[in-house]
Amino acid sequence: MADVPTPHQGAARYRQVAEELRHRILSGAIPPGSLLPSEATLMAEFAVARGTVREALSVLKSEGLTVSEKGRGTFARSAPPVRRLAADRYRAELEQVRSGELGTSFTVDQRIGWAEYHLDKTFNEVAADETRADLFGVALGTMLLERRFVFYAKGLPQQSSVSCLLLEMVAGTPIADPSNEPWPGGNTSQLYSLGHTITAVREQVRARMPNSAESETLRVPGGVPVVIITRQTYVEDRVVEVAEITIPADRVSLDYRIDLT
Amino acid sequence: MADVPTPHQGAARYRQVAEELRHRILSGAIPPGSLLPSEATLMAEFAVARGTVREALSVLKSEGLTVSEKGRGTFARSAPPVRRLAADRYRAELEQVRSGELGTSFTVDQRIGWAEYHLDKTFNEVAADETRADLFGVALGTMLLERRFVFYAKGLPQQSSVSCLLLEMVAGTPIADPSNEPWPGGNTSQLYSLGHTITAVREQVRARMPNSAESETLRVPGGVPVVIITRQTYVEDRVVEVAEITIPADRVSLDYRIDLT
DNA sequence: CAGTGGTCTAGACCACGCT
DNA sequence: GCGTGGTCTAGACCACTGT
Repeated sequence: MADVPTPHQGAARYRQVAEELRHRILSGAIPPGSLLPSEATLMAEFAVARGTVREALSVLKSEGLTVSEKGRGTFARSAPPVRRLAADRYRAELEQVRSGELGTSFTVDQRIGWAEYHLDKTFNEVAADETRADLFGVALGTMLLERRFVFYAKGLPQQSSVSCLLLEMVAGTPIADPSNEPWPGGNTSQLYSLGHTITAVREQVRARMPNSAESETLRVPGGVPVVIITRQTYVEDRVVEVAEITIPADRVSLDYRIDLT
Repeated sequence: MADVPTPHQGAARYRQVAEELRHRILSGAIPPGSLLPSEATLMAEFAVARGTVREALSVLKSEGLTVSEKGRGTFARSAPPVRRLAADRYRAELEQVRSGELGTSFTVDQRIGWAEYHLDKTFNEVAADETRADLFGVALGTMLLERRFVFYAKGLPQQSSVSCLLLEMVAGTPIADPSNEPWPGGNTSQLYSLGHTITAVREQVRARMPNSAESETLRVPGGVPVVIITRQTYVEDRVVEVAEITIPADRVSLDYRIDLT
């Protein structure tokens, strides 16, 4: 190009545009349900071609932050009724990590209308009991790093989880340091930083009524069950993480797609 | 454009290209792990601009069918997803159906331990309400064959389900005849008999307390929630069946495996 | 009708992987 | 060095939604 080529210093231009628009949505500058600037407007504002604008918008769309309607415009997505833990999110997370973009699935999910969130965390070193040894496929008593989280959005607890990692794998790394939580990119990113690219995830799903401790920490209303997800994270054939995730059933809908091809 | 604009007769060109490539991958013409034709090659083959080719490839990428590597090429995803139990069930059914070992053998359900079972069934023709029209991706009011089942094992109700098929697809076929239930091989087999091989299944999972009708028909003990699975059965990109399955949570554990390769 | 997003073309330069 | 995908530009026509 004659002018303003600068295509590849730092992040790609369309990523920068996406980042800026993402910030406007998350900060509330573009409220849920409202119209984004038109593509023509964005072309002028960022001084880029339409293709670049559309590439940026397609990023936001794939993150579920926007929806577009032909002839009308592109809108910031209004708050979803419930959180959707799409199984595909692991795939998306992985691609994000690889491409250097951040944001955990949780934060992405919560972005719309749940801008502020924090978490409680407790780290411990424990020996594997029978259940965990079985899930990991290791010997009884193998040392694990047990991390307990409670995720809050807008002050309301959304889910609690107990995540275990093999201690020998993470001891002495930043992952074992609670002060690094929340870690942008989540588990996927943490494991990636150790050189492990996750290859599969297995989730077993159950539901039951919460016990008193759960209904207290998660503030589960009466008559609402909890969904329990037992998750195993695989690198090749090795289980590198086992987590038990507890979510009030009125705050979640799980989404799985099974390809038979 | 001067020549071959024809941008909008039927599906968009990039969708057609995506469809063709998808077919090659799913049919095995492009085996898992192998290289797709380069973008330049595809441009020539389909006589489209590079942007169109890339749009098509981005569709496949978002479906998890391909991965691309800068400087190397675009590859068909190496390992197709494998599932267990609830999910593996569909795969097993499909293999059974394909191998033609139907009349002789037990159904997959029986294999899992539903040895002796019977079912209550009610068939109706109904118009699609908003929810169902949305799940099917068809117009409001489209006629559906609604089939209600209650499955019993050893006299105890295990699950109830409401399964809908497109009426125009099944009207006048043996599938529309309740007296043919239970149909060995289940839905997979039924659709196969119409020439449709299912390619994917999507399940959305929720949990809540049962209502009084549910706790009666399913004999759900007090304090036990039900798991609700909303299932969409796909043949290519078309939804051919929508089912809502209700299972007492104390009688089920769902198992999903997500491959990220 | 004007404005919007959806689709498409025909070029271009870049960073990367391989040979 | 050459081929690959990644990014970007500057146009174009279309279908749809609004006034």
